[in-house]
Amino acid sequence: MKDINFEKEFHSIKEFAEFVGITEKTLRRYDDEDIFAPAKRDGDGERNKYRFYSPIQITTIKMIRVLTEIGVSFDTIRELKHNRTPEKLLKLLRQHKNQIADNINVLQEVYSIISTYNELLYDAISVTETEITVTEMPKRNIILGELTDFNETAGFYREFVRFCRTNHEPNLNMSYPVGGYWDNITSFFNEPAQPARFFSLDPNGNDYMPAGLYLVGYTRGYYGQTNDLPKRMAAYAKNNGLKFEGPVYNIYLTDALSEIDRDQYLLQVSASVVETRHSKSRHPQYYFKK
Amino acid sequence: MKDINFEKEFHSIKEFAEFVGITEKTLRRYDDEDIFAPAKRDGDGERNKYRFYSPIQITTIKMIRVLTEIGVSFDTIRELKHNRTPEKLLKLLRQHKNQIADNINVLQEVYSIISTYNELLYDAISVTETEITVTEMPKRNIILGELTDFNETAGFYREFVRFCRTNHEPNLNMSYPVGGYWDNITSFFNEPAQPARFFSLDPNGNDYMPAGLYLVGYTRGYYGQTNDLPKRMAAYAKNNGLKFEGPVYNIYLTDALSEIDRDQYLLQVSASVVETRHSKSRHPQYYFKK
DNA sequence: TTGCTCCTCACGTCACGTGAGGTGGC
DNA sequence: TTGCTCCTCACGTCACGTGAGGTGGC
Repeated sequence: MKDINFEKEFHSIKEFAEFVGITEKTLRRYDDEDIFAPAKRDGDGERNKYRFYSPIQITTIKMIRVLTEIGVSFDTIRELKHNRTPEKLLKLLRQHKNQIADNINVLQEVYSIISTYNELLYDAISVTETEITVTEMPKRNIILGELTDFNETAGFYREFVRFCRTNHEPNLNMSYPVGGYWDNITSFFNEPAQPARFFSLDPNGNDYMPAGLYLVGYTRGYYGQTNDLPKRMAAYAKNNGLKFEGPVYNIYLTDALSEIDRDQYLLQVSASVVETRHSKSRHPQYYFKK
Repeated sequence: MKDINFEKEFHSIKEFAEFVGITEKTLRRYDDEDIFAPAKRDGDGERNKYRFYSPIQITTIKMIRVLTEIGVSFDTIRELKHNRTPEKLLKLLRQHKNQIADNINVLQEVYSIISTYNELLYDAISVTETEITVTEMPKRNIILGELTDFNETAGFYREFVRFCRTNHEPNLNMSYPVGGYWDNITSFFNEPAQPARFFSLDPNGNDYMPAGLYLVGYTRGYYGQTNDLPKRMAAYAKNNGLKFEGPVYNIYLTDALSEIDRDQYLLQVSASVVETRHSKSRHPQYYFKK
């Protein structure tokens, strides 16, 4: 980076571009598009019609960049330039102030969605699938749907769509992962493909997975397929003096998003358990995650 | 909005588009671009090759929307789709998580810039130009530049550019408005076009305009032009038993940004004052803002 | 036949970026 | 002449949107 010549009152396009952090191309386009012209321009035949910018123009170009950054069109900026008054600029800024606040909220929501998927995917990568674990889990906010009604005519999707379409408080944001909920382990063992409710892992939800001890198991397969997981969970609980008590949640850690083979989707089942008085000494696999 | 037919396992493109909040056009393009295909498609000659989507696809399309929203290209999404693994999706999400955090910060900065200009413009609109007022002002954070050095060869711009180029803590964000600073009223009266320092109205600054009583006056003209403002300020102070004590700040409430006629740029000068023991009863124009 | 949904295909838009080929003044 | 900066002009790109004209099945 060469030192700027402080004696000059004007900057070449290259100097000014570097000064304000904009490409030369963009400055030329702004000139062509009649939204920001150089302070001075060489005449015809003279030094190839060079553009010269004044340092004082930095305020204007910076505001134009703020405006373009928040999505104000060239047309609007051009109109403003030709007809500018403090009132007009104030009105434009006020309008977009609210819009920026909205954008910030959207980005924060996207950040939260990505964080949620990050956790799921991290689990999916770290899991030893055949292992059953017992974990002390913190309270986790969710949105819990209404009771499902799988009668003879109702396919799985009818109830899933009903969950998606029902009004929830807060509004269901389907960008968060959705899972199945059962009131107790017996319902899950009986109908592992028909949750009593659906739930969304939305951290803004007013319902929650209660904190406590959960028995967590995994299996792979297409939606609704549980293989020998119920058997393995039951055996593990019996061998380790644990009693199923409370709800069961399942969630697909991988599905069409990250797994090509649909028979390899990774299902995680978390069942609430309590230790019985007659608990044996702790099994080696029995541990507490932080 | 028609009720969806819950008996169907598939949705038409129109239903699905409305279901997930995306236009039909966009869904077709995603299909054409090979980044998201319908679950089922009519054969040739049969119902015009209609596309049908499954409710379960909502998870995937929602994630694709999250990805496009954070600026992931179609190429990247296509690559992910053809070669997807939990690791790859996790990596992509992690990369963009930081980027989103950066975007949020940028937007918050833009919001702050707009708020600052809003205040200035609001003042500019409400001002009675010939009126001098006395105002109790709160402390206001700014970035204060080094001492200027206007020797015989140095034009105004040389010192202005030096202010812009000097490293400040925090970094000078030229999107905030810049004004002039004088240590006392005498310096301002003597050299109203040559501030002792420049300052930026950056609320992240570590320096500040001290809280206290300020005499505030306005005048119109091109940069450096103060007209009779010094005289009016001096007269007002004398008549109202006020003594100038402390720094003077000037700032252009309107300039090339919002004013077409450069001889009408609106200059605001705020000079720190104290009441003297011999203050007369308060002048009608003498009041406290909020 | 009429109306309906959905289809393809070509073209427009917006705010950029790229890259070829040329000019004036040291 | 050489090298330098800057010039114009035509075209590419990306993720959309629009709108004309057509088809299958009620």
